[in-house]
This record gives sequence, C-alpha cells and structure tokens, in this order.
Amino acid sequence: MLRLATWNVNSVRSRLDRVIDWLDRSDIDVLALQETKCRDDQFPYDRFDAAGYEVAHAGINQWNGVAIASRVGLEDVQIAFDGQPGFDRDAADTLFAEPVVDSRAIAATCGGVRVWSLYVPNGRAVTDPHFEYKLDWLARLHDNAEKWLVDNPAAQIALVGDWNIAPTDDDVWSVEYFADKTHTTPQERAAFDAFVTTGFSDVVRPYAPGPGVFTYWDYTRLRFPRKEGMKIDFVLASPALAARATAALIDREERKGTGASDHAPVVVEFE
DNA sequence: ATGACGGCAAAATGCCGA
Repeated sequence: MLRLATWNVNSVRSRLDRVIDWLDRSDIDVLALQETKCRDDQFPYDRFDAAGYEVAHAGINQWNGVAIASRVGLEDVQIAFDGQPGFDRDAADTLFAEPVVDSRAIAATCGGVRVWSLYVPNGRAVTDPHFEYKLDWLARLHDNAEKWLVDNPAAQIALVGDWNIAPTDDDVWSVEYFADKTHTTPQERAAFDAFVTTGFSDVVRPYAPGPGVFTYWDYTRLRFPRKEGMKIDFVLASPALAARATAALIDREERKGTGASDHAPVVVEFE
C-alpha cells in the first residue's frame, strides 16, 4: 500500500505549519510539492525530518521550486528531465542572456514507484513567449515519458503535480471566461492528451468526477466560496501503477481558512 | 476596463502566478 499526494503549496516557508499539520493527520507516504519558492539552502528540511520524511528539493531562486518528501525511501534523485528546456526571461538583459532551466521537475524512487514532481510552466498568455516555452517543455517531457515506457512497459511511474492545463471543459468554472486565455487551448489539451495516448492515466478523476470539482481557486474575486476553480493538478500513472489505484481524493478542506495555498492537495491510494 | 490576493526580494515597487 502506498499513499501518494501532490500539492502546489505556493511557498513552503509561509505554508510550513499547514503542510506539516496536514502530513501529520493525512497518513501520506510520499508528497510531491510544487512552488516551494525557495532555494535549497532555505528549505525547512528539519521540520520534515521531525515529521518522519526525507526530502529531495530543487530550487535555485524565489520562483518555482519542486520537492519530494517520502517516508518510504528516496532513491535515485534526478533534478530536471533530459532535455528540459530553459526560459529566456529577457533576451535583452545580459543577466539572463542564457535561458534559465527552471526548478520545475524532480524525480525520486519511493516505495518502488518512480515519482516525478512537476510544475508545468504557466504560459501566461497565448501571445507570450512563455506559452511556446510551456508547449515545448511538455513535448520534451513527453519524449522522456514515452521512452521510459518503451524501455520498461511494466514501469511504475507517477507524473504528478501542477500541469497548468484544464484538460476538459468540466475542469474550469467557466468555459467562456477561459476562451481567450491559456490552460484550455487545443494546443495545451493536445499536449496533455499525448501522455494519455502514451499510456499514462488520470487516476484521480474516476474517484473525483466533475463538473465543478477543482484543485485550484484564485485568491481574488471570492473564487473559492463561489466554487469558481480549475482542475489543473493531476496524478498521471503508468499502466502498471494505474492498475494498483484503489482510491483518490481532492482535499478541498485544505483550501479553507486563512493562510491556505490557492491549490488543494490531491491524494491517491495504491494497493 | 481594470483590479482584485498573495508570495518573494539585490524590497517599500516590480515580478510572478492562472
């Protein structure tokens, strides 16, 4: 049995008490974190250690940042996937003349499962260079995922995190609102569907069907109390791992109250 | 039409998020 969770925490330091409290009561074996928003030397390893979790973290600045916390082993850590694209923040700024490979992907083998904690680029706007970066990033990740399954069709792989894509119309509170925005475009949905075609499946959706079932709610405009959210955080499991899924939930309670992340944790149980 | 809220830092405004 393995209980695996993923959570975009929107700063692990400002959310630390909430994250540790949640771990203490949620019986989680492996937690993938996104948007830790800190460098490695700023990560609060001690609090996770005290709670019984080893942590592998990747963070180079105040943006992005991904981690895996595990109480069932943490082996073969890999930061970034092969060929992970970088983003040129400002081609005219010599400080960032070289594209920066963001801290958006980290992997570790935990309890026999190869877990990838992923923070897919936002895309910002369809006309923004960040949108092409997002599509390229997903395509290069897919190249890797396809190869992993070709190399070993029985591989137990979990691609988890903030995908920044709403794969179906049920996954946004308003199709009209997102019509001219990122997250619902045909290109992004095709990029997501490519993983499904390759054999990875959303193991949460059968246990948390929509419409109106979300993992993210904007802090502004009373989006949470108005139930106006998006389903953009996913656990995609390889065929061998998906066959082991027995339960899943989106912990909407954790979005409540002061000091909440704008994302809820997502939990899957494997037999 | 725009901003909202929230986090971070070479911080008191700008960048980023979705």
